[in-house]
Amino acid sequence: MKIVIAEKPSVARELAKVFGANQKKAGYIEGKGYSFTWAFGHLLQLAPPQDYGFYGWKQQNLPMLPQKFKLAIRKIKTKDGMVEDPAVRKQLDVIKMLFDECTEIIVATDAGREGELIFRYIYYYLKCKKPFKRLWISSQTDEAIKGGFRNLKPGTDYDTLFNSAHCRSESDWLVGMNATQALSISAGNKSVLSLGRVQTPTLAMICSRYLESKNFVPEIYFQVAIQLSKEGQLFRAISTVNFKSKEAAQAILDQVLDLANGHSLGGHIKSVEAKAKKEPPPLLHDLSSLQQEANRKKGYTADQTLGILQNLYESKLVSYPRTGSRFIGDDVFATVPDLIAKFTNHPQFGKQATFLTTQKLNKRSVNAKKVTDHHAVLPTGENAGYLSEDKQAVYDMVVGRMLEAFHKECLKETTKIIITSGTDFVANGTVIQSAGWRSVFNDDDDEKKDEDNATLPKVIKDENLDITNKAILEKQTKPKPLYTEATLLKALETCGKDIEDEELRYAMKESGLGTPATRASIIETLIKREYIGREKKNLVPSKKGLAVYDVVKDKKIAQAELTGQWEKRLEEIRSGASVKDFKAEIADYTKTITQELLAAGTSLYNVLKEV
DNA sequence: GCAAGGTC
Repeated sequence: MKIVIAEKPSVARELAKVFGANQKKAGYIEGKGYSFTWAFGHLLQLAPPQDYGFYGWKQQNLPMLPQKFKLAIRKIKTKDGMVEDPAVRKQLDVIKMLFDECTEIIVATDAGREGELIFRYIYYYLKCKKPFKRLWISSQTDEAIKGGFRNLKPGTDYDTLFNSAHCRSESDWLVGMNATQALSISAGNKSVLSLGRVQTPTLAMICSRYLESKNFVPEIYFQVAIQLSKEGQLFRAISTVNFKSKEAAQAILDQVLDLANGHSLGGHIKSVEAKAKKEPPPLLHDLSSLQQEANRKKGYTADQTLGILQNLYESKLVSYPRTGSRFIGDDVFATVPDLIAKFTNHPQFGKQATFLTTQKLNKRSVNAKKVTDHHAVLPTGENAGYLSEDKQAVYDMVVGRMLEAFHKECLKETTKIIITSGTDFVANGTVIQSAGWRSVFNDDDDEKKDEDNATLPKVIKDENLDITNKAILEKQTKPKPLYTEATLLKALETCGKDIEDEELRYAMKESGLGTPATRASIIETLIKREYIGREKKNLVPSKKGLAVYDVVKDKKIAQAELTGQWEKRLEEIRSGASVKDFKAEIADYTKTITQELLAAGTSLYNVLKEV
């Protein structure tokens, strides 16, 4: 008997199906000489400080540097405090029973660092000695699964991957647990002041943006606007330069040759420039982009969207939600035409789905190399039936995006007209010539272009037009907006760096803060600690959050770059570098940050009393 | 009472 262990039940079921195994038992599926079982993500975690004798939160315990880390069954919160999760305990018993009676283990956890760690923690916790092989596939189609089983890798091929995962896990514990206790203790031990490699840089981003905005001094400036008429069709143009004073703007306004002051044909067309623009469809959704859209359009929090999607996934309506990929492989793409055909009767999208069934599909979102553990979020095509309002909304975002992604480019024509009347004025216009993918939701660029004319009349160079109106516009410079959950999620992907280019952003994914599966919970943690709060859609730091930020802002633990530095070292470990050096550096850093925080937190003491 | 990571 061989046992196959997957990261989650859905994958185990899929594998069993391909093998034709169908005897359902408690916690596994049996058949054809195999047993298919599963974890539920991490069943085991690094044991808490008290398991090493560090009782209470005391300065003399710090820094806590366990000689050898222990593993403990994942805990859940109950009214009696933290207790072992009974479902986890039960599943571990099943896995132990299967490990004991099997001849070989096939590791089918997700093909990545954490997937490896999930299995190894179970294997070592159960003190298992059975041989194991690794299934390494990045797509769940029958073909990919069969191919993967024909091509199982020796388990030891992934020892270095485990090493890097293990280092990540222990390092986060060392830095996070010690820094948290150190700051909490030195600030008077009144409340939990948590710190960590991911949450603290995230807090820093929110605080620094808030302070930047609060301290922003707006500058007033003036523009001159004119309205022109071409055979009765009116359009607006704005001065090409801004003016610091109202007087300067007034002087320019006075020079405008408008009708009211007896000038006809006072606007001279200096140039007309028309450009065709192609806008490719957006990529398919990954979890983060979906959370951003749901926050923007419906105001859902990242956590709510994740919950809704998980629900849709469990109802088998959408594919795996915690994905970081916005692409699908060619094998999945082959199933897309049938999938689209399932939505031809959809009340909102039916027309576009029907149209697409007759078209060659856009392949922008098809790239097997960019599919990591999981592909982009797609509907499964199962009949949805009645859904609650929020589920329907998120489901429609998934379906709608699928139709957009495989749709035609949107073709636009942008026009720029320069008009002279005393000074130069510019009028911009954009006309959609072929909506393409934009016809799915029928909404144009949300916020953009309040100064754009939707359409401009046809004018030619050196033509003269009447100026029917003129005015001075008073404007102010604006600070960068506060973070919303949508903009924060986007910023976390690139460590707070503003990168608009979609392809470039993608290349930076590896060095982002947190992972798709954890970002919602990072935001929730900061809220639970009362570091930040929600004000409408904005994430706003509290006094407490700002006080913590003030203590840590110049330290490494508050820098997003820390994750980048770790990732570089972890990748070296994965390709065979020694773990000893990295562990020593982490231990050193743990000692340093603990000392620093034990000294620094006293400044928080008084602030927290006021809070 | 703590991290970050996974998932029901």
